[in-house]
Amino acid sequence: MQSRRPRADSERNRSEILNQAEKHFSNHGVNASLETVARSAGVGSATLYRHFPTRDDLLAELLQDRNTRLDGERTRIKTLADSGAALKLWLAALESYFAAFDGLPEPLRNALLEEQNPLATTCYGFIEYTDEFLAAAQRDGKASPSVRGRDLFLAALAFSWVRGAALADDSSLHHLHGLIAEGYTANGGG
Amino acid sequence: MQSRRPRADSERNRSEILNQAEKHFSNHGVNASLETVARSAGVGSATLYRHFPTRDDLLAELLQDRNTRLDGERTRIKTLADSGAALKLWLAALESYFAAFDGLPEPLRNALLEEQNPLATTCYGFIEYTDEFLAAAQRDGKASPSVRGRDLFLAALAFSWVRGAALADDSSLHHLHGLIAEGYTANGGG
Amino acid sequence: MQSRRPRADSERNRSEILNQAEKHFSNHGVNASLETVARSAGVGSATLYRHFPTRDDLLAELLQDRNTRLDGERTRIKTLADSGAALKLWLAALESYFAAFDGLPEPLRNALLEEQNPLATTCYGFIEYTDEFLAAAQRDGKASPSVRGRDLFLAALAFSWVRGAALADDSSLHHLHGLIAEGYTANGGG
Amino acid sequence: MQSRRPRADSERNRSEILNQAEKHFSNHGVNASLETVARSAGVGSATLYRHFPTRDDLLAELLQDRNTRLDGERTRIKTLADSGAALKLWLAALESYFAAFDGLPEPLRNALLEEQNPLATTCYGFIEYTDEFLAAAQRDGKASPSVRGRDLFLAALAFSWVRGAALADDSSLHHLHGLIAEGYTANGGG
DNA sequence: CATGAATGAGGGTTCATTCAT
DNA sequence: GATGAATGAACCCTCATTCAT
Repeated sequence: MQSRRPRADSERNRSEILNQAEKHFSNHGVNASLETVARSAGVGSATLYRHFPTRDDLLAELLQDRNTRLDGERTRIKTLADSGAALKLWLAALESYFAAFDGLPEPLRNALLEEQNPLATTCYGFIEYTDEFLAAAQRDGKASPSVRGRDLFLAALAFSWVRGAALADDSSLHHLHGLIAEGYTANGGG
Repeated sequence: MQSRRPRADSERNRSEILNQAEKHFSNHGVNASLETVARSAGVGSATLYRHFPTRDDLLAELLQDRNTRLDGERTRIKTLADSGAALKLWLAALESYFAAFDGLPEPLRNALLEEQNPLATTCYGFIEYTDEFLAAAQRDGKASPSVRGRDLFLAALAFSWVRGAALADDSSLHHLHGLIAEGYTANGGG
Repeated sequence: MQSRRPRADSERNRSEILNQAEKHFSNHGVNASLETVARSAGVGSATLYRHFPTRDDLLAELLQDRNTRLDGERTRIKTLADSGAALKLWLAALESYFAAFDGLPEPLRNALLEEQNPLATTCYGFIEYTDEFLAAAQRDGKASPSVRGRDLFLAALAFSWVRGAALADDSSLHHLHGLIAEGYTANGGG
Repeated sequence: MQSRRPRADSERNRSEILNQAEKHFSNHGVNASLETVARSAGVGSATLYRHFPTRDDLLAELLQDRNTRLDGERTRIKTLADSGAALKLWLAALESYFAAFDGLPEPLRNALLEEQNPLATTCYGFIEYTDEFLAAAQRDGKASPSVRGRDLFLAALAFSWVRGAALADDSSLHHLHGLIAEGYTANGGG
């Protein structure tokens, strides 16, 4: 009975925090000041902290919508006949997901180190999906059998991270994608 | 014409700062507290500041020794007859350079964004060297002609960065290296 | 609607900061080290900073009590029949206010340059009051009609400032007071 | 014999320091950074320090030229028949001297506290001169006999100090001058 | 005698996290 | 539960003065 009333307040605060976090993270990257987020949401810092004990909790929540969207995309990609193209599209979708906020690759990478990290399950899910696409491609001879989903996932994450560099302009990214797709020795003799 | 003397005092402090920085950066990564470094070197923070106005200045200095060593290695690798193997070895050397301190890839990546960054020239030098090894390999048909040195450099940097993740154990790194070397589609059909 | 509670913690710290600031400013002038103030109040510098972002904010707060006292005195002086004597007493009261801390005239003078300075309104209030006393004296022919409140205020401030000099012993101050006093009464009766 | 050679260097340094100090003090007031002065003079900070152990020593040297000029003016003023006008002109000359650098009144005031201060003798000289002008005016009934030179000097200094304030615009200064002027002439004829 | 560097203290500021209410 | 403030560490920076050479 008691737990009914405060919900309204709490929910309002929570969603306002999320709104502001989305805005600040978009504008200043994932390391935006949480205190500023709290202030612009009109709540105390401790309130933010109660809702989201760690920055990653907040981040995980912010990514929920994107997770859903990515999942939709995944479903669409799965319908493709060409498993090689599907894998490529999936990896591209992953990278565009990683680009949601400046600096996002960092906490995602770190999440893999901590069992309890709220972002970890998300990452593991992605790896699984990558494995599925990869397996299909391998079945069709579109991917080398020695490659693993986690490798492609990490490569995508790493390339997303490196995009921050000046040199990593679109052309660089394009080349990097080419690298993992075809390797640098591939057509060497051709 | 200026005083040639190395000002023993200054040199002593400078090298003690470097000693301590080396230690702290090794133990706690490149983001170790500079104040702690100064304290353990027995100097005030202002002294550290005078010698190394920014963390990257300090870092650049710390890397000097390693630069020299890497250069030695580069010379040795250059003597190899197999240009493909040479390229591979050079990339491996680069990665082991990037692993000098936890978190080193981050400032190196950022340095590419800032003209004035003391780490930038180092990076550009590495890219040039990579280009040299790559060119040789391409001449010998050991590398695809579409690949550029900067791409391989960035890939190496990115993979060094991702090594921080639990999943990126040696086996993962090994696979990632395989990826850029041969690509995931390379022998897929083979 | 907001939390009415004075947050005992905060109040305690705040008042302890004020206590210590009062002490240190009294002993070492208005430029006493704020860090020392914080330390002797048993709080971190960040806490002091939160309460009083600038030295002038702290100063303004310290002067509040004195403002109140000065206001009481003003009320008493206002009851005097002799408007000339009243003006003289008010100016004396002002000067003794300015002598609260060594170096106080400096920030007060500077405050007049900055709109946002927390000490500015205090000063402007004083000028207004001076105008009131002056107007009365002028009505009674006890002060020259060409004189303005701000002039007397600035003269009082300037003389308080100069008191810091060795030569400005009581006899000097006495003479300086005579200077402006005789000055503004000069044509008063004419 | 030995003391002949180094003079050239020393003198060059000294005069370059003075040049730069003049510039910096003019632009940023008497509290301009001495280190910056030294740097722009192309000498080490210790060299500046050797030539001018304290800021006031440097200041005193910078004021030498102005002292000479002021003395010339004094001589001219002395030729005036009207001793009252002469006193007024002398005080005006003093104030324009005090305005040489932003913040100059402060060290001048402080100099009166310290026997050894290099600015002290200058100040005492000014007081003496003021006394001379004042005595003449008093003899001619143009100034009250109770006023002393030091008082007028301190008043001029104080008003120069207060000019820094926004309120102390030209009109204010004019009024302040009126204050003391009318003040010391008030009973002049009595 | 000149020098560049060291020094030590302070200033202002930011922030993630934890307490007291 | 929500809050505002406290905390403590760190950072970057500046300066006047003194030391080692």
